[in-house]
Amino acid sequence: MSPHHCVQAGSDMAASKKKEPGAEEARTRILDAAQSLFAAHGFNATTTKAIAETAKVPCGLIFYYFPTKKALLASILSERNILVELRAVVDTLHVLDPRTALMTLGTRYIDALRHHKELTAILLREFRSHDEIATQFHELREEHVGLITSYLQETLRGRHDTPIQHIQAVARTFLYNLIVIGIIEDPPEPLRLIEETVDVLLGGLRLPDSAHI
Amino acid sequence: MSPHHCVQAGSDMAASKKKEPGAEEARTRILDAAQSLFAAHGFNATTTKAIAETAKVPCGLIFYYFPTKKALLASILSERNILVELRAVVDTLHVLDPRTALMTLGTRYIDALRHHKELTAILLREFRSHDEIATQFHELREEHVGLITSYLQETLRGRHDTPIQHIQAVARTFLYNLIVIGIIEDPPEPLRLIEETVDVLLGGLRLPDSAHI
DNA sequence: GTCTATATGATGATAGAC
DNA sequence: GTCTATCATCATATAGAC
Repeated sequence: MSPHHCVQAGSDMAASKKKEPGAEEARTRILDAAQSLFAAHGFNATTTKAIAETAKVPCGLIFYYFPTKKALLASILSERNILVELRAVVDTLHVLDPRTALMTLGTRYIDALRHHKELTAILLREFRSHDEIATQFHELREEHVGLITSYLQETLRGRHDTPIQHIQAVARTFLYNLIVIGIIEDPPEPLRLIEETVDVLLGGLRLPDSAHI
Repeated sequence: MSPHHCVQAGSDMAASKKKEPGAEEARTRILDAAQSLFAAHGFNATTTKAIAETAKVPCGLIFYYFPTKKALLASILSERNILVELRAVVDTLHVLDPRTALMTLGTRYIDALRHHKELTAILLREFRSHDEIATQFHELREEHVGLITSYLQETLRGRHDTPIQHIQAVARTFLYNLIVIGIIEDPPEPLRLIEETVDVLLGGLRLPDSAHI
């Protein structure tokens, strides 16, 4: 019985026809709804009608604010950029001892990833079909391996003789782990996961020398 | 000018109307085409018409072999299972010294992931919308962390005193890194990446004791 | 089993009233 | 800026000839 033309689940409460459905602007609600639905079901599986219903706006309004559905996706990715927050994670960090440094980095990264959970889901889902997204991903990886490496170097300055290539490998191993931990829907105890990972990165398997080749 | 009804880009070469377009069975070509297109553009963005054209079959034939488009996806996932090959990676492995063991594990995992590149792409793309896929992913993670942990324990038997929880953390760190390395489109030198990761897992940051807290 | 033409419904986008 | 009704197109799926 649901009509196949555009309708709105608007409240029947009063005669007030216009405005007011939520405190936020209509445009913001559209972006929120689209972000949530794109993350959950993917870009193509999400209809503009569903976005309109979730945002509690008439479906015509979407195309007043955004020329096309694809432009709506582009606006989400550009206006709600996770890269900015991820960069801030490293930039605002003081120089600490290695363990505290890695723990702080790890928890902040995971926090940022989980704070932008929907964005991450969209990036992961669409990076094979949208070249711009694939490029973003690649740059993010390169950049943050570099950032973590530089930071670890500062942290270790003058206290060790580990070659930079190895430090970079530690940074990469760390970042890749954080990515997977961040991707997993419900890591039961992210803090414990990060702690154990940091232990591995600091000490490795802790073999006696005889066990090495 | 392209007709909007179902057509086939079939060869005009002869009067032979039926059969023969390729050596393989039509059903197999449909599965191949769907797998490739689902991986590249996603499930919803791929039309059955596109699948038919790529497979060089009339579009009606798809629904002779598969009741629905979703059933086609399910057939791909069940008939071309990457889990079997991944399990074999660990099962057929001899007990070796830790470094050789991790290197062999790593290269075989990456080989398996790259051999099933399209399947991996599909799993990654759709695991948030299809519950069965999400479950597969979760089980794969749990199972293989367990497999690697057990294997490392055998490898280390009697030669060390590392607690099992730490071994498990090493196994998890290893697997998560392999997953990301496997996901990345074109890792320039996968072997070097694996080598460096193994070095990190075996020795960590190699700090002097004074650098620990 | 293979192929063609078509039904049925949904989808992105628009026109135009308010 | 907000809302409604509608269009043109395209997608999955079917019917039925060969």
